Amino acid sequence: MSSDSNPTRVRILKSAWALLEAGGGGAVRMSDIAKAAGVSRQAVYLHFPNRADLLVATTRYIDGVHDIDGRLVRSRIAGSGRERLASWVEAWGNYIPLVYGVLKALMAMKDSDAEALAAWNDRMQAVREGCAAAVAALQADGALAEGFSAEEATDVLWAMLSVRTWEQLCQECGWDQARYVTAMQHMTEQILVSGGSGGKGPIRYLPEK
Amino acid sequence: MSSDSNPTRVRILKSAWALLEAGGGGAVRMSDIAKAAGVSRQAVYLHFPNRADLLVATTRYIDGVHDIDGRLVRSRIAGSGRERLASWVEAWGNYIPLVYGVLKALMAMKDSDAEALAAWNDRMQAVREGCAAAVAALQADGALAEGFSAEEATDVLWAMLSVRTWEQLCQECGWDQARYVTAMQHMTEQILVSGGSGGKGPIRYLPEK
DNA sequence: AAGTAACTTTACACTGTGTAAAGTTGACAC
DNA sequence: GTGTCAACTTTACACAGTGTAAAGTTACTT
Repeated sequence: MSSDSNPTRVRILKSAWALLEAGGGGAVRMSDIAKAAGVSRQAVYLHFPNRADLLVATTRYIDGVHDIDGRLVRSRIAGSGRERLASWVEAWGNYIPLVYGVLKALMAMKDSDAEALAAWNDRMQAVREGCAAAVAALQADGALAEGFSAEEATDVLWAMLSVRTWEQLCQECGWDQARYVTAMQHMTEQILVSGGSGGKGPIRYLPEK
Repeated sequence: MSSDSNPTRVRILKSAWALLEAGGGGAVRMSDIAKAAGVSRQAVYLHFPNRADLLVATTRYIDGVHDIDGRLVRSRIAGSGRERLASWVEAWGNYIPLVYGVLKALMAMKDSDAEALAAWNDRMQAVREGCAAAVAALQADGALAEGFSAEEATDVLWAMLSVRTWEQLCQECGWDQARYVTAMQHMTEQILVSGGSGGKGPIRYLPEK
């Protein structure tokens, strides 16, 4: 698309990404991004109608750079339901830190801006679908824990894999990213797979190195 | 204290509570609260130096009305570690919806306002202590699941019981409050208690009625 | 009658988003 | 060279909400 080859537009996106990832979060203003891109504040509005749109465009830009689609598709190849759950947790869990800065800004905006809310919901709905697919794979194997309906299990997985939970463990509690992923694999298995981790299968739960 | 007997102050607090609980969240302005209390906007600033302080005072007011201290203390009486975990999950989990409106406003404020952040951290640190106490009780029984240090277990419990997780399940996914509490009791037990729920003990996990 | 506390009214500073419009610059067309 | 067009800059302003400042009102106290 022409949008990806427009140099000024790309410079703005890269600046937004850099500032947001540097920890600014909701404190990054349009003027900061403009300054970082070496462009006037008004020029930013020439390319993006508003802040919410710029944030969304930034996540899409980052997605492209990291080949997110590829990652997620690969996470769906796994054979058994358990393997698929583990690979989904890993794929999404490792994606979060890549876009956390932008998502944080979007989260902060979403309860005062309708556009930001819509963008956020759209994104999170996609994540929910990944969770639902993992749960469906478990169910197809007859491995879904008793006590939860498929929908409840999806809700639980979605909540456990939420950006907020990642934020709390990795940002506030200082967890290491690798520890987060293995712990999440372990916990989601304990909760969602029938029989829990009683019989240890081929999937390794504890830190590998 | 005179602060609790000052009628205007109390009217402001009650108005703030009502508006916030009605779902306003971050969208409730100082002028809305003033209007609801039948007082000028400036009068609010006569009683509370800023919005963050008003929000904090509102949670304290609600705490007092609901005898929160009593509830939490009672949750620590339970005998075994497992019972104590379940009663802590219940006590805190059932407290969240009572103050959710105010907490939501505080959460929205905390990444742009240092005072709100400090107030939030203070509150959440208290919750963390409750989590740490429950984990310590499990550990004293030798019932803490292997694979987690006491600190990690505290982090996990704290994250699972976060306001955000409650929000996602009960607000976004439409879970019933009672279901939330029983599911959380079940999940925290599965993850934190050694042996999981393999041997079903005296604690009921599934909905009671 | 003076004083004082609690409140109102009016007004303004500040921050950040988004809109509006006129001016600059460089490339390309003919 | 002249024209024109797009991309960008500059300047200015509307708007929302928080918080500050100060003068005015009211009613109760002594």
